[in-house]
Amino acid sequence: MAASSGSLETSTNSNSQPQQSSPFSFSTSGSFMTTSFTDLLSSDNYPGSAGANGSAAVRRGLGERIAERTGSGVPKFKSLPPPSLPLSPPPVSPSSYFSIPPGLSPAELLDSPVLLSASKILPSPTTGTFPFQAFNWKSNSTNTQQQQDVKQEEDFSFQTQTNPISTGHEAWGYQEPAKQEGTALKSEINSMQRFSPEISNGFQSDNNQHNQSSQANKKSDDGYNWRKYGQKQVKGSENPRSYYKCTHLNCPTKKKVEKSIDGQITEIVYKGSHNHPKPQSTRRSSSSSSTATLASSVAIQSYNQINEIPEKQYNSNGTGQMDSVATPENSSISVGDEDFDQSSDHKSKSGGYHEFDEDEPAAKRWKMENEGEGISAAGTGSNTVREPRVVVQTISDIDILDDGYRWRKYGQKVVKGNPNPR
DNA sequence: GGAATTTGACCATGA
DNA sequence: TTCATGGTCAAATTC
Repeated sequence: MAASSGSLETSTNSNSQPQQSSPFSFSTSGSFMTTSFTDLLSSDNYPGSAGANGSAAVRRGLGERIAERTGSGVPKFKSLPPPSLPLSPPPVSPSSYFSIPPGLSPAELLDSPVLLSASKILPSPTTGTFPFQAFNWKSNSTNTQQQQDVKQEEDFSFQTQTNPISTGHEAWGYQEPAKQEGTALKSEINSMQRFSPEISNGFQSDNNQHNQSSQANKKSDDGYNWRKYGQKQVKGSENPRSYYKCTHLNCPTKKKVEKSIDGQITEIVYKGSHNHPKPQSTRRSSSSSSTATLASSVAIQSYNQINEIPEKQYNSNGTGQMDSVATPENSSISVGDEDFDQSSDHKSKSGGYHEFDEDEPAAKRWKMENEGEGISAAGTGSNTVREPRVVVQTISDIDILDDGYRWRKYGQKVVKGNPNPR
């Protein structure tokens, strides 16, 4: 639950470098919003409780509620978001990400010992970097605000006291990037999204190369070669969506990329796994060096945990720890080509790249992916700055992803309508 | 001239 | 059954 995972960044952000402010800045500076996530949770208007209330008022957009609270106008994307844009509260609602079982209050979840503490940010085991460091969370906040931010972040973050390998403070703490510039953009990242410096690099690279020749764009900085096979304007987004296939022979990997008009990537969704090593690239290193300046933030969403992709299944190695899984995303995330080797290992462990149900129509799968993406920055900002989102659809059952983090399973449940346990 | 991209049409799926 | 939507195909276009 993105919204629950962190405080909304409410910075009014008159900053001339909105992108630098990063979607990952959880600062609450500015008048936009000073409401903590806890407040949201406790709010009667909180969509999570809307199910019971179900009133139209309750279903107002988050931006509206925020504006109501703060008295400040909520910037809207281009002022007039299309009616069809996902501005409605449900997508924004943290509840869209999390389903809190009856009898379990959000507060309990927040107090859960398995929740990862945002304060326990550790470098990526694979990259040795702090995934968020480039995002300069508090760069736009005052010290006091920073304190508050941290506090809020802790409030929302899952904390773990048993697993020293903290992971995802960002994941859980991350709040919709667009909150800052708020728009109806789909740049929001859900709670489980992960940030990868390398993917970020890829984004930046893509962005930087946006205006370059198509040839130059052939290989994105995720290390693979992609061929665009389609583009379409999707409903609810003014950004065209491009469809890419990995150019490697027989490689089933695809990705969807949404770019804003100005060429900024607002969303990337990967599908499938590469069945080949990452091509040699001489640009990656250079792109990596620019990570710190990356304006666009990227998040990796593990659908098997978030969006409940049917094909997603968890394979436990019996130790309670999930085997690493090789996915194209993972490969993209990790540093160096050795990640392909990891992928190979994963293949052997998980039984192959294509464990996901190939019988399921791809369209359906992708659609399901998007179902969890409903969060819009609706009314959370006025800027057109969009933080690219990378959605990694892992296809293995493994819970430890090669996104550089380790995931600890803390529950499993059979969800109605979904044959696979969540 | 070959390869990549664009873009309209077609198809599948779900409401 | 119809319609809306998203994904893919493939001819046309561009590089």
